[in-house]
Amino acid sequence: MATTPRQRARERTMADIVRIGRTHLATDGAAALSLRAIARELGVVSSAVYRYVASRDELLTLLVIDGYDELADAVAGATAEVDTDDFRGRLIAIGTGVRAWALREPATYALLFGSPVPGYHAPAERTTEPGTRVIRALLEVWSQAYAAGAMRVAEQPVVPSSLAGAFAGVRDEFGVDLPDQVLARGVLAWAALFGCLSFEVFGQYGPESFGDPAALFGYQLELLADTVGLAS
Amino acid sequence: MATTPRQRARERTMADIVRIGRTHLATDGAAALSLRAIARELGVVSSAVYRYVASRDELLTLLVIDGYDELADAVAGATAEVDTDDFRGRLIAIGTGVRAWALREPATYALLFGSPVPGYHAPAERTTEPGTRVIRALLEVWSQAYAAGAMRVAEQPVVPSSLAGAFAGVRDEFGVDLPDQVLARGVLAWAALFGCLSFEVFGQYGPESFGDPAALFGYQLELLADTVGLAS
DNA sequence: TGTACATCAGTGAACGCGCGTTCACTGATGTAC
DNA sequence: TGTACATCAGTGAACGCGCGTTCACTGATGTAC
Repeated sequence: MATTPRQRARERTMADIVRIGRTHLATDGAAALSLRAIARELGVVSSAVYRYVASRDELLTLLVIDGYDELADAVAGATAEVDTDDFRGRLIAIGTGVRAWALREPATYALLFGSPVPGYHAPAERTTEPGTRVIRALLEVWSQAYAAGAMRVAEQPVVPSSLAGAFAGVRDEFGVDLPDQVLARGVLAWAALFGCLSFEVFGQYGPESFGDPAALFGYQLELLADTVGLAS
Repeated sequence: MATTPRQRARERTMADIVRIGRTHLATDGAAALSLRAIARELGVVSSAVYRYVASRDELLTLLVIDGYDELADAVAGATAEVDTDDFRGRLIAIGTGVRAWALREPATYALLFGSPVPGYHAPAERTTEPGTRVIRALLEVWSQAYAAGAMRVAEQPVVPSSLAGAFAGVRDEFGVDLPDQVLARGVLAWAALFGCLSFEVFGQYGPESFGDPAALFGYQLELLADTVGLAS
C-alpha cells in the first residue's frame, strides 16, 4: 500500500486535530469545543481545518468514536490477563478497567456518559458499534458463565413481562442465550457500574468524597457481581 | 412584615430570571446559559439583570439550589403517602419520585447529576444542604428500618477497612446509627439509583431503549432494596 | 400630611472578546502519459 | 525521465452573529423628619 507523503501528513494532522480536541474537551467541555481554537493550536488559519473536518458536529463525532474505542481497548487490555474461566474476575477486571480509563480521561468520559451535548446528535450508524463494545464484553462474560453453569438464576424479583420483547431483542442483537432474569440483573449492573463511576468522576459523593475510592469501587463491583449471580 | 411594591416586584423578577434560566438550560444546556439571552426574554436591557444576579456563575448557583430543592420537595411529596412502617415502600417511593422529577426536568437533572459545568464550581456552603436532602431521606428510611429490625445485615462482601473513617463521618454528619455493612450497600444503592436514571434520561440504553422504562426502573428499585437489605 | 433626600430599577453605549462557516486564491504535491 | 495537468493543503478576508461586564445616567419609588 503506497502511501504518499501527503497522505501521511493528512493522517498526522487528522490525529493532531483529535488529540487537540481532546485536550480542549478537558479544559472547556464539549459545549465550548471550537474549531477556531483547534486551528489556532494547530498553527493554521481557522478555515484550514475544514479540509479535515466538515463541521464542529463532525469533530464531536470523531471524539465520541475515538473515546469509545479507547475505552473498549482499555477494557480489553484489562481483561486479557484474567483466566477465561474466572468469570467473576473478568467482570471485576472490566469494571476496574473502565474506572481506570474514566479517571485518566474524565473529559471524554463526560462526553460519552455525562449530559448530552445540547444540539448535537451522534450519528447512530457510526457510534453504535464502538459504543456497545463494553456492554458486549459484559454480556460475553455473563453468557459464558451461564453456559458453564457458574451463574445463579434468581426468580425473585419477577422480571416484568413488558420487558420480554426488549430482552428478546438483546439476545438477538448480541447473540447471547441468557434468560430474562439474568439480562434484567445485568442491565442493573451495567447502569450501576456507570452510576458509581459518574458519582466518583463527577464528584457527586460530596466534597470530601470517600477516603479510599478504589476500595469503595472494588466493594461495589463485588456487590454487582453478586447481584448478577456470578459465583465467587 | 411590610413588603413594598418594589420588594414584591423584585421577588417576581428574581423568580422570572430563575424560571427563564431553567428553560434556557433545557434548550441550550448549562454551558450556553447566557445572561444576555435572559435579559432579552425578560424584556430588559442586558445590564439590568446585574441588579439581580452578580454574574453568570451566580445564576448557575441559583439554578442548582432551585433544582435540588425542587427535587427534594418532589421526593418528600412522593413519600408522604406511604406508611411510615413500610420501609421498602418508602425507598421505592423515593426512587420513583426522583425518576418522575428527572423525566419532568431533564435539563435540571443534567445540571445536578450530569457532567460538571466547565469552569463553574458550586459554592459548597450554599449547595451542600439542598444537595444532600435526597441522600438524607434515604438514610432516614434505612436507619429507621434498621432500628425496627427490618434490615438484613450481610457480612459478605467484607467492607474494606479503609472506608471505616468515611462511614464514621457519615454517621456523625447525618446522625444515623447504621453499621458499615449497611452504609456501604447504601452507597451502592444511591449511586446505582442515579446511574439507572442517568442512563434513562441521557439515552444511554441505546436508541431503542427498553420497551417499558417504568417497569424496568421498578424492577431495578426492587433489586436495590434487596441489595441494601430491606425486607419485602 | 408634606417635603427633602436616599435608594435602586432600568437605560444605552461601550470595551474587548469569541464563534462557525464561506469563498476566491496561491502554491506545493501527486499522477498520467 | 520529463512535462502537463489535476489535486488539494493552507491563506486571508469577510459575513453575521453571540457573549460578560462596566459605567455614567435618568427617573421612579421609598423613607425619615
